[in-house]
Amino acid sequence: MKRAKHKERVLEILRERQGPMTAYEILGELRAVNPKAAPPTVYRALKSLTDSGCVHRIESLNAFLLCQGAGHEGPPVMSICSDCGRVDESAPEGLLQELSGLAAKTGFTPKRHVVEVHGLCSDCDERSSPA
Amino acid sequence: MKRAKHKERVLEILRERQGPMTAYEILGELRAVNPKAAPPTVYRALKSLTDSGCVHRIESLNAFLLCQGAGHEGPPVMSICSDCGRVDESAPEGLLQELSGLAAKTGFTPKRHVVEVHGLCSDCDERSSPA
DNA sequence: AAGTGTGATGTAATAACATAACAAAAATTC
DNA sequence: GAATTTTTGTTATGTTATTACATCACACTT
Repeated sequence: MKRAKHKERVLEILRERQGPMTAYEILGELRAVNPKAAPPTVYRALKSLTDSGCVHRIESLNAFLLCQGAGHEGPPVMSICSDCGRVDESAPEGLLQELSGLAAKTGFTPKRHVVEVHGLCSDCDERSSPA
Repeated sequence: MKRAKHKERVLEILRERQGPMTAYEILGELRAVNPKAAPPTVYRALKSLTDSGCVHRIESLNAFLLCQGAGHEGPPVMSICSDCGRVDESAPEGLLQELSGLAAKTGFTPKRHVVEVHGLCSDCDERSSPA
C-alpha cells in the first residue's frame, strides 16, 4: 500500500475548515505545502475520500465537506444555509424508508441518494426576522 | 409583454428530447435555429424556466429536464438511471413531511429541496440480472 | 413620427469546475 | 533486482457557468 500523502492532507484541510470547500479552494491549500499540486492531485484525493465515505460531495454547491454524520444508517441530508454558507449533515430515521417506498412502487433500484436542502439556518433566520 | 423567443424554443427542444440535456446540448440545438446563440442565451432562458418551475435542474448531472410532475405538492424526486440515463420525476406523499420534521428539530428553514436518486430503472435492472 | 423606458438579446471574455492522456517515480511481488 | 502495479507529476484540454457591457425591439407617451 502506498502512502497517499495527499489524501491525509486534504482531510486535514477539510477538518480545519469545518465547512464546505470547492476543489480549487482545497487545491490552493495543498499548494501551500506542495506547490506542484495540480487539479488532478486534488480530484484524485477527493475521489478516494468520497468513495470511502469520509468526505461528502455537495452536488448543488460543487463542494466537498468532511463527513460529520454519526452512523450511516441512511442517506445523509445536507442542510445548506443560503445566507452564511453553513452546512449541517443529518440522517433522519424515516427518510430511507420513504425513498425505498418510492423505489418499490416504481421498480427503480436506488444506489446513491442525493438529498440537499437549501434554506436558512436558525441563526440566520432569526437575524433576518427578529422576534 | 415581450416575446421571449428563446424560452419557448428551449422548452420545445426539451419537449422533443424527453430527457435531460446539458446547457451546451441545448445551446447546440438553439444554434441550429439561431447561430448567434451563446452561453448566456441558454442560461438566461433556463433560469427563467427553472424559476417558474416548468424546467428542473438536475444538480448531480448538471443537466435540465422538462417538468413532468403532475402537481407540485412536495419536492420532486428525480430517479436517475445510471445505465440508460433515463430520469423520472415523482412526488412521494410523505417526503415533504419527513424533511420538514427534520427542519423542526434543527431550526433550519427549508426553501429549496434537491432530492436525486441514482440507481437502475426497472428495465435496466432486469437486463443486468435476468429472471 | 420622435423620444423614452424596459426587458430581451448579442458579444466577448473569462471564471470555475473537472478530466484525459501520458510520463515518471515509488512500492510490491516474484 | 527485474517486472508489475499503484501513485504521483505534468500538460493540456474539456465542460459548465458567469460577468460585463452593448444593442435591439417593442410599447407607450408625447
